[in-house]
Amino acid sequence: MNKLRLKDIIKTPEVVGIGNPVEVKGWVRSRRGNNFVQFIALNDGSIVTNLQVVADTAKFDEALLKQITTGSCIHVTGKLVESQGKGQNVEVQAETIEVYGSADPEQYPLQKKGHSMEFLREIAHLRPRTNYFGCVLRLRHAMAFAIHKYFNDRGFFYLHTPLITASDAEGAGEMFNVTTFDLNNIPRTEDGQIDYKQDFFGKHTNLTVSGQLEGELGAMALGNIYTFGPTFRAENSNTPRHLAEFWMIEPEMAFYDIKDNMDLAEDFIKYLVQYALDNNMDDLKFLNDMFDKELIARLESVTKVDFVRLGYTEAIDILLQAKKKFEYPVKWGIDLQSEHERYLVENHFKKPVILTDYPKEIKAFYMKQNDDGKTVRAMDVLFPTIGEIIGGSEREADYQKLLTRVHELGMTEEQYWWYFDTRKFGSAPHSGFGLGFERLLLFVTGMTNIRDVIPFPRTPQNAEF
RNA sequence: GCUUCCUUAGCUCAGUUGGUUAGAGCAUCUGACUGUUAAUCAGAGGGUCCAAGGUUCAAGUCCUUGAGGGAGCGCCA
Repeated sequence: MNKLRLKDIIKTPEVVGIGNPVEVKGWVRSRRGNNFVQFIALNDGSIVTNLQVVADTAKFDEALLKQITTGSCIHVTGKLVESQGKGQNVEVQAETIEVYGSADPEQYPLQKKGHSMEFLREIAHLRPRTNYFGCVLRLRHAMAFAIHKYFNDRGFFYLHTPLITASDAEGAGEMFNVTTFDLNNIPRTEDGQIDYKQDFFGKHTNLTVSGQLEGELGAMALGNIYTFGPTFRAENSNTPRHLAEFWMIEPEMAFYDIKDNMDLAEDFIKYLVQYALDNNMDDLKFLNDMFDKELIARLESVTKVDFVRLGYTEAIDILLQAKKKFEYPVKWGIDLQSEHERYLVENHFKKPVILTDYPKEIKAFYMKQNDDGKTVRAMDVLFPTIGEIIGGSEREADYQKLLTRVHELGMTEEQYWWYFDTRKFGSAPHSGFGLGFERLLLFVTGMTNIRDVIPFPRTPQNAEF
């Protein structure tokens, strides 16, 4: 079965053929006209462009036509014809119209005039029907597909890492507890502690904050793997760049050093942006025209420029020499603040920057230690306005160095015994990174709030829909 | 979590120094118009000014508290 969708009719009308019968179904964006002819703008989500349905008022009951309001869903049979009007090449001359579902215009919240993003967020169940969100959701799909295609074409294997975990992976942030306890009656041990032995898994468990540690286990067997799944952070973060539930892509590669890692990250992002330009130009044009006049130019430029590669120490020097007054003073050893990253990316270099070799104190325990004893082979990819889009590193492959670092941080080998086993048995140099999927989408769509690039955002105090 | 701003018609927003009956566009309803492009034109209906309390002769406007939302910062992807 091959059902035609509006995209097929609009993009390749020859498939149906001018003058031939056609059947279309979709949601009404607007109806206009006069006593003799009515024009219905129809959209089925397959493409941002509407298909114009022309209804001769003599052929239809007035009562039927009045039901065709913004938001209603209709089924039309008719003939595909060349359009007499400007603005579209083809249109459907309606023979029959069936109203699947009406939408009382006094109650239907979406109108054909502009709505604010804030208002649309409050009706997240209906906003997929807007042009804007249709574009975002099609781009979101295209990027998800392109991610799988990119890795599959390069021999990476999609590894499914667990969402429920007992490890406090890398201390990446606050975690959501997972339990089947009756919270009004939590079992306690004799000394008053929560008795997790009685819980579902027999130990304290959380929703994952990263699939990386398990990803490394896969890389130490399959060579190159990637994960792509939801990730959870219980941080009380209230910003346009944070979600409590978001999607992350985490490739992990055996025999990749930090330079290989950077090469992959840069190539990967450029591939994804190019994929959007090649496959979703209709959506990008709409977003470019309606929301962000520089969007397409910005995307094209990213595919062409070489990302700046810079050591942390050199970055500190640049910031120290900057004329700009920073709220947070700069000195070697600090974790870079937003204002510092933005200065480097938006003012100094004016293109994406990959920062490497951070002080070990501000990075995670598993990162490969440099010979200077002070820095680790971390890399952060920084993008204009959205900041850190990728964080990664070459991993510490040496068992003793890893153990020493873990002890310095007051952690124990027992917590991560399975992770340490990869360093005990057939350890190998390897690297990986995490790409925030929604942050990628912020860049690709030109949207400015991360809540507008995921269908149903989860943020502090908000889990509606 | 900290700082700050916003909340007026179904939607987007004006509303002066506190002063008569709170306005506009779109949407809705009525009418006009033979091909529109967020159609256009004429008219009509539509308000607990976020909530509670306070100051005042008088509050959409000032103050306090609360709710919801945005932005900046922190945490990070």
